[in-house]
Amino acid sequence: MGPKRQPTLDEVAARAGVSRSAASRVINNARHVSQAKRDAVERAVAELGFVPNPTARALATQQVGAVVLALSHHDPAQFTDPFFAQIILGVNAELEKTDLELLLVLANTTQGQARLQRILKSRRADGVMLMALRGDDPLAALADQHDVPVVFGGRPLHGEPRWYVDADNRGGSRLATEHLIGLGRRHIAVITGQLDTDAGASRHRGYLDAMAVAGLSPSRVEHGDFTEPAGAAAMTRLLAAYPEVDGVVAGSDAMAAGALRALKAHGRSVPGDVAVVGFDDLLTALHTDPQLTTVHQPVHGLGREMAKMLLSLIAGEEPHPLILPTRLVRRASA
Amino acid sequence: MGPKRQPTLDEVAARAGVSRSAASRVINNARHVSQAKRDAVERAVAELGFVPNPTARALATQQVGAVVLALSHHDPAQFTDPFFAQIILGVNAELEKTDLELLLVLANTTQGQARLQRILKSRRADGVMLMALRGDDPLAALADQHDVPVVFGGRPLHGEPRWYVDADNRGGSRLATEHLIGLGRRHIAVITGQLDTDAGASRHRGYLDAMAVAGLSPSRVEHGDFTEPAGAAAMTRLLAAYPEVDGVVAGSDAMAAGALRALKAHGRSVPGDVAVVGFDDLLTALHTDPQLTTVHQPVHGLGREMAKMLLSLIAGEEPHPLILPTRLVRRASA
DNA sequence: GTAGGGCCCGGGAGCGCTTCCAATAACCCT
DNA sequence: AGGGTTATTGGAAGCGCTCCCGGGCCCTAC
Repeated sequence: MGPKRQPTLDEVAARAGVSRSAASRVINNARHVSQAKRDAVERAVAELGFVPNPTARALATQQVGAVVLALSHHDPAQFTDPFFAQIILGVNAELEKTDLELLLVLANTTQGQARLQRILKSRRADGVMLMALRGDDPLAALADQHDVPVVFGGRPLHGEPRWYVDADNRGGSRLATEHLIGLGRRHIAVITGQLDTDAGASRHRGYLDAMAVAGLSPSRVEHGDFTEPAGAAAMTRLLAAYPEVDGVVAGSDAMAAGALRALKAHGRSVPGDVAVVGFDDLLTALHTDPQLTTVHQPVHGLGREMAKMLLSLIAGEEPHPLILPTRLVRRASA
Repeated sequence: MGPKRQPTLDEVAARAGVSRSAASRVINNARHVSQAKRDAVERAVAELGFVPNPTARALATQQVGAVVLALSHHDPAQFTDPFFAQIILGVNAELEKTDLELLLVLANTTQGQARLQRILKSRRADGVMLMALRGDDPLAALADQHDVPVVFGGRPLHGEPRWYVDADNRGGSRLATEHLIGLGRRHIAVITGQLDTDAGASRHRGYLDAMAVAGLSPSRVEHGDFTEPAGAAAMTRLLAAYPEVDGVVAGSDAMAAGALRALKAHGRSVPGDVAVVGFDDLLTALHTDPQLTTVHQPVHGLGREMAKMLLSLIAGEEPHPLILPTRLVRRASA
């Protein structure tokens, strides 16, 4: 540990021979300061190594200078998904342009949710980004209860929040399914994520859309939870219950990877016997064998747009909800 | 958005018919308050839904109520590694017991580093956990420059910080290598992480230790950067330069997974032709084919211990550096 | 020549909380 | 009963910053 106390604005003012108000003005480069004083203050700041105390500033301005990113995942294993890392990266990228700090809240436990509530009530942050709600999430009501802007990442299952950023899950999943159909597959099954999740439900719906349009019966559905093991388990069940399956659309890359693993274990070739397509297009989609054909969603962009939207809300603007496009990325698995 | 201003302590005091000092005392459940007043205040708090303003409190007590976790990774892809997620999870688990908030700082860019500096200078946090330094990291000197406790996760390459938590990288890697030797392998190569990283260098050294003890020549070394693609590339180079290779110790699970992929692409069987062992024992080690024999390091525990150490520093104690044990987990790849 | 109007400037009142302190009140012991 | 503790209590002084305001000053326009 090093030096002692940081200098205060008063000390800067004293050294520069001006009033504290004047010093404050040059710090915030406001008007009504002569060039002479401005220089004097700036010199003093440099000499003293002054950095304004954010706490004091926050108290005076009623602006904290921090926003929270709250992640509400189901369980630790899920948090481990690179998806969240990408979101964080995206949010951070946007925040780096400002001087807002990022408060991370893992709101999956009751503990965490209480913490988030407390943060909002006590105005410990200027805004909140809320990601990945479970369907029944009590957090969903949060936006209305406090005088703090809240941006949702993905939509809660019920009710449409005032501000959110989402990916076109339904459209993307439809694209994926249509691709399999175009490949001549006729026994196409789906492995869903949690259906009490908007992403899970919407992707499932996209699959149904495409099947209906093609006049195919939505052959078979197995449920997972977006994770690799769940994908493998679902695929195994699928193989047993519906051996003629020749196409699988999975609700996430991780589940698709699991499906690939199960298929290999059962001696089915991909895409020869069964074509599979994932959803997300995370880096891991490149590391499977064969490489995954998947629906790309701009995860990093999702994070960025959430941050942007929150920033504009904080600035007092009135942004519109945003749905980011998804697109099919053709690789080897389908 | 909902209700207006939060009530202040003065309003609580007024409603309870006591002085602000008294109210403050019961909020912080300090002594010297009669039971009667205590009850009155508590009732008022409940009725008004009062939550103390952390900013004001911070200003008065000179304690921010937040700590930062700074991650200094090389590039975005690296941050995506579940390793970091586990660290965050561990840190969070420990922090949940307190009412400290978690500030996340991605300190890989110059931007991020400057931000971290600013946070320290302006005392925007009560402590810092600093993770994953590159060897030359300017952040390493941070601990001495500010009057804020700093705990390192992993050691910087040069100099030993006063407080750190690390895993027994060298010992673990030695274990891994010895395992291959015990299996009868004699042409054992190593795929290292960045050597300008303590983890990278130490794991390399552990390999050299074991080889030396066994009287084997450290046949071949290829360098990677801890990521999957780097592992695949290194393995490919290895195969070309050293075709008789029959064992590989990789500096991370991700690189081991990459190696597996490359081996398969070149038609080598695992562990038949080549046995490979990873390092980390993240969930992904279970999802490779074959499942990865690897060195387990308690990543979640690493996060927890960092947080614990920081907490105890903040409490004014004098904790000791900590090196967490690693152990070999035998699975299918070796 | 003087009434405005702009620009500078410093004083001072907060922001919402903690905490020191001096003043009272309650209690103990011999 | 009296001296000495020990508990309460509210007043008031900050913590370090922002920002409103009123007072000077100088310049322009009539």
